[in-house]
Amino acid sequence: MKLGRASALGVFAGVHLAQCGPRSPVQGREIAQSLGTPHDYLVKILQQLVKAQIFSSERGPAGGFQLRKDPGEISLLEIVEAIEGPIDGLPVFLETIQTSRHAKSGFENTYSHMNRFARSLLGKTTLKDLVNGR
Amino acid sequence: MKLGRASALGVFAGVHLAQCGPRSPVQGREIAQSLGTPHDYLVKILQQLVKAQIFSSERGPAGGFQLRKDPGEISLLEIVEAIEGPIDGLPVFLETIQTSRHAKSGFENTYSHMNRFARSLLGKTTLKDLVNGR
DNA sequence: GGCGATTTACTCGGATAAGCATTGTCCGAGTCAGAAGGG
DNA sequence: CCCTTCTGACTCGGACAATGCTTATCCGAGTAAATCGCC
Repeated sequence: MKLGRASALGVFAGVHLAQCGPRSPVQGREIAQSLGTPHDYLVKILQQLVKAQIFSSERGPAGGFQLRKDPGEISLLEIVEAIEGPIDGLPVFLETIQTSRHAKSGFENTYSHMNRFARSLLGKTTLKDLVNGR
Repeated sequence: MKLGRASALGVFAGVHLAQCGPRSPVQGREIAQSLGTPHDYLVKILQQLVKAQIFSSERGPAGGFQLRKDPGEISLLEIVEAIEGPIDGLPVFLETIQTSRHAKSGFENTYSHMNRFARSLLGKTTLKDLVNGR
């Protein structure tokens, strides 16, 4: 039941961009400094979000990162799934455990209930919600 | 958003014991064989559940493991928390990330909502539920 | 037959290795803006 | 004044090291039942 540090960094980087508004691009260095996290690592995360079409980036001096959409249109789910991969799958190791059909399907039921709830909750929360503490 | 393999093994071991009914103790070897998992590793998990007062164990020949309570009284939550530790805590790394108070508390809110739901769901599901596929 | 010593089969507990995902670092290449320099 | 070249600052992308958690293995110690042997 946990979310990785990288996901949190992605989310808060998004918050930072949202707070900067639709001004000119924000440099990776500035974001890293603001979050208090190593530059090279953060940039790797930002790049994943660029590839996922959530952020955009510009090169050269005066380059940097920007939100592609309105902060109210970007859900935490998009960000988290762009970084950790899809959330909804059943764990792989289940296939390697032998047990009664009943027990296994019951377990899978409970498991996917949890995931569905998490997905829907993350999908409902946007960057805008976080900026105006909710 | 995931549960470890060890937790699943603990749960299915409990299911196995429940299926055996309140007969004499079941050997670790038998459970491991039934689940198709390495003996030494499984026993380590079983021991954690013994320490958590969920299973009981007897030594010597004809020894083995048993449920301490009725299968209907043992929730998945007990088992999972005995193995992975408490579920409800916020992730530690949050303290190492600098961001606005609003954003952080919003994130924590969403996070603990997910955990509360997972806890309540796991708390409602018992070994008995899994034995009679539900 | 009875009683104690020995064997046996199991759990307990700690130590430790192997695997794997996450986190973090490094460097070369691409790119663009602005500065420098030459005509 | 204009065009070209150079330089610097930044992102991109891949490769790779370090760290930490999960999974798995190993072994000695404790324990209790069953067996064996001796009286």
